[in-house]
Amino acid sequence: MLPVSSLKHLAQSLGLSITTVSRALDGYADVAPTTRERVRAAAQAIHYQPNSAARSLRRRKVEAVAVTLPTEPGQFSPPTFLNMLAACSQRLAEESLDLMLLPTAGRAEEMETYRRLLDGRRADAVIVVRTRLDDERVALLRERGIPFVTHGRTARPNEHAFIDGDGEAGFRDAARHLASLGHRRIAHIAAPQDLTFAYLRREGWLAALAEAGFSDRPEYIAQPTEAGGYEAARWLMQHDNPPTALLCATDSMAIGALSALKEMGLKAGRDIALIGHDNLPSAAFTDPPLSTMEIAAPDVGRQLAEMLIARLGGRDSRELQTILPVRQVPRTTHGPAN
Amino acid sequence: MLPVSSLKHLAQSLGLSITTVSRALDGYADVAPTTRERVRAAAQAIHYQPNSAARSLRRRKVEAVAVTLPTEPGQFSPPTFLNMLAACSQRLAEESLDLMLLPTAGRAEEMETYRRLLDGRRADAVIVVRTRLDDERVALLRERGIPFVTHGRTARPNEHAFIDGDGEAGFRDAARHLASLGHRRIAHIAAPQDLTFAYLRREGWLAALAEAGFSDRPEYIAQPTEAGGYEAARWLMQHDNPPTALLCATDSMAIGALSALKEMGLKAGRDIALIGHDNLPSAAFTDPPLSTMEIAAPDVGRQLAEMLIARLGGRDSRELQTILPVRQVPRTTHGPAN
DNA sequence: ATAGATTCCCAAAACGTTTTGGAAAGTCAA
DNA sequence: TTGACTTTCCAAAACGTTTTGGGAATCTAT
Repeated sequence: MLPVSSLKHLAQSLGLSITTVSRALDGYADVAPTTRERVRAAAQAIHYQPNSAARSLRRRKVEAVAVTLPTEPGQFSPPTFLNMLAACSQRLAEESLDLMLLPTAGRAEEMETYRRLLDGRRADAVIVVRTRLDDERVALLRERGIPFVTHGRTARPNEHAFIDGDGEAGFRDAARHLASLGHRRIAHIAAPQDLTFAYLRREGWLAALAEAGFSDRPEYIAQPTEAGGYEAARWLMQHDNPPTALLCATDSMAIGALSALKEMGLKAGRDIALIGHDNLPSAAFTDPPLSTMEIAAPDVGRQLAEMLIARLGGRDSRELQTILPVRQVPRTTHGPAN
Repeated sequence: MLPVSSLKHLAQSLGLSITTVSRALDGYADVAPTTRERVRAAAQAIHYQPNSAARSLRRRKVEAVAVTLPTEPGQFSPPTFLNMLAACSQRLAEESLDLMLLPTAGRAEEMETYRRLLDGRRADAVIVVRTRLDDERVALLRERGIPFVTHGRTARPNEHAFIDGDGEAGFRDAARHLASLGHRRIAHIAAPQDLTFAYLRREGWLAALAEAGFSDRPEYIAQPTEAGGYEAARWLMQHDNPPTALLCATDSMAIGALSALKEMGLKAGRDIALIGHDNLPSAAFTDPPLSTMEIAAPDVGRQLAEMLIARLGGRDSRELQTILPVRQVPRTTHGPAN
């Protein structure tokens, strides 16, 4: 593949120097308006696009942002994640920043990926998803001084830029609501507690229970998947004096729990209350439609991109910390206690 | 950010030339084993990673593969898509190929994105997803001679490398099976017919109906989403003499249809048969669990990557055309006709 | 001892862009 | 006419790597 077009070609065919062509295209003031137009027209004609490698080398930045793709189940149900990524990427593209996706199987491999990424200068900035309370990735990025934004907080949120939903408030509100409906044994189906979102949601649940003075705090920790939710619901319901409400860390878990309840002959919304989090597309179509909650912002991905751009522009990370409110989406899987 | 490490630094600190250091690290035979080791040790010590921009510039390839991310609903339900992408990316990483994600809102924008991508040499190869029967993207890529693999066929599949499930056979088999269960009015809930997968699945359904000699061919075309499936089921069932079976282009549509049927007081599996395609994680947890089908290969993403790598290695595209069998996943939303 | 191989290394060019530090020509004021 | 500014352009360096085309030792065979 020969280079179809380069500044050299353009310069030669226009009888100008490479410098002038380059500066004309970049809109510098020191090239005459008429030549600038001439150059632009010629560039357009041959579909000139600067070679990205050459530009990166000279400019010392690659115009790319990386996000590692956790293959383990996690904070995001894939639909949510992909939508967020799409929105984020779209905003980044407006700044001509590419988004690269780095898959990682395990935690060790993830760190190795980060190191290669940073040492090889393949990205100018990084997005960290599926944050853990104690997150090595965040530590590494801080150490290297690479701009980054996390989706989800860590145990030390004041030390970096982040965007996150207020899962704690969301779960507190939901548990309070259940209590006000007469529920006295409100169980929590939790996700692994090293994941920040899972920890915070459990904290919210705990806070509401403490507030209400309930000492019975049934809970079960499982993988944030349908299967995990299924397993948890089975376990929680098999005790005598089982809970009357199940507050699930994610909708995926709630969907699994729903199917377990059904197998046990329990109808959610009538025999037992069930609430999830995420408002997945399919949540409106379960039977009965799932009560859930969601981040009350339509454009988390875009905001994330915005913060990253600000960070690349040198804004201080402490000005870039967003906690988005969580809105309850009541449907029919919850009702008063019997 | 100063360059932490470069061949120059290494060379100076080792008292060698840049050339020798470079060749030592690349394992050339013309550097003495002892110096090679010395260099390797030093490189390891400072975490040397070649600057990717410089390397790309010189080598005239960027070690990156691009995939555009369709934001409209399409061939993939997001979970499937993300998993495929993760597997693909993982295999690509083994060849140190990065995967870039380019979001695109509409079709026009998609073509613009492709052009910028190709003119700016930002990727060595491209993955095309959500193929249409007549796909401009494929035409452009062919014209430019860029290696690419499509996920899904086009109207002229012999002209490019692709991987695809045999949706036609899958839907033929499913419709046959329904016919053998006594169903006589088997409706199809289709996705827009410019999408290849949607076209082929409908063809399979049609073939089985023709085979069985059914002249009644109720169908409705909708968006491949839960809402689309809901709308389609409502429309199809409101006629007198409604179908006794619904064959849905995707599981998302089937889930929407399931909820519509429920609202109409129909129980899938008893009053009406319902079959989807994709075997989404949540399909096993619907009520009743959804009968569906899936591509009978655990690693489509990996195979896709493999084909792309072969294509980058110069393999002919005609040797790289894979149609994967589709396996029926019967659950409980279908049964004999009443 | 000497021609020819072999081994190990290196200087310099090249990739295509951006940026630095002017140079040439034109304009203006005196 | 001259000096100071402006305007418009450009040569050359730089970014960090890979690759070309040898060069200097050392070894081998006569």
